[in-house]
Amino acid sequence: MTVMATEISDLHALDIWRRTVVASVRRDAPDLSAHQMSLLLTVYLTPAPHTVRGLAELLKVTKPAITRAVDRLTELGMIRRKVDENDRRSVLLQRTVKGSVFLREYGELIVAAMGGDGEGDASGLPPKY
Amino acid sequence: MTVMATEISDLHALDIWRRTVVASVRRDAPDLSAHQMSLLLTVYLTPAPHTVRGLAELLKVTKPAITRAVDRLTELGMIRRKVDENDRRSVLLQRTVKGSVFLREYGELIVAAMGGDGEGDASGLPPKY
DNA sequence: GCTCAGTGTTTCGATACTGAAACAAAATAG
DNA sequence: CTATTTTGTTTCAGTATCGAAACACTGAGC
Repeated sequence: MTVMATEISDLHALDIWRRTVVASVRRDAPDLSAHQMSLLLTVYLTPAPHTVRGLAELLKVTKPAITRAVDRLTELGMIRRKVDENDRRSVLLQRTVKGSVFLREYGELIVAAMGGDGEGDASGLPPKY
Repeated sequence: MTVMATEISDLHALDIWRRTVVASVRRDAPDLSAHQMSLLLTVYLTPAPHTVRGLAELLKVTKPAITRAVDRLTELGMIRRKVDENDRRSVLLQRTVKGSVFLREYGELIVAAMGGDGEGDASGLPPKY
């Protein structure tokens, strides 16, 4: 019983994920990799400051990988570099308006995928998240 | 009121997304792009048959892009090609054990990100968003 | 047989990403 | 004031991906 409920929940969660990602791709949103997306979300949703080294440790990837992800996200205008004035070796990663808009819309896609059709819930019950 | 509730929900959804993607990256899972992930999820969670042309239309991308995503996912063992015997021009995309395992684990990551700490706020860290 | 349309793949030229190692710049130690 | 350490970037060789166009193959019409 518990197992079955868990499996249903897993599939349900995956299907929400599918609807969100498919909607994002169809919208012609930038084709971000998991690495890039995890970096972007971390910068926007966890407390500053965010340094290259800190992110490399958090995500368990190499520093050059972070540098390149930041390069790409900077090109897309979704993130910004700023030298730390207290320690000019460090680079702080900051949010931008464009990145905020992108993530806000992404969040809306997720919420739409949770509440939208495709799921049983035609009755209008609260969208559980 | 409705607007505020929606925004909180958006951020909450995004944070679940963040925890899931970060956990996946830290696990050293394949760094799939949004295109690849949408293709994989569609094959596994929507009714067969799945053809290159059908997926290209669904995702609004070109056919070569689908071919290459299938190439990559085939290398990873997460998907399989099979010629349609009824119309040998078509290639049907099928699931594999490895892909099933990967997506099952991914679903578990999502569920863990929904129920895990950070949300229930048992830790006492400030919600800050 | 002989075309013509549909499906998926390959080629082409260009850009992006990887880890390891070397690198430059800034802070710290002595 | 010279080492040493720390931080982030760049180089290197190799691989991955992209869109557009050309390609091969199958099926259908005649």
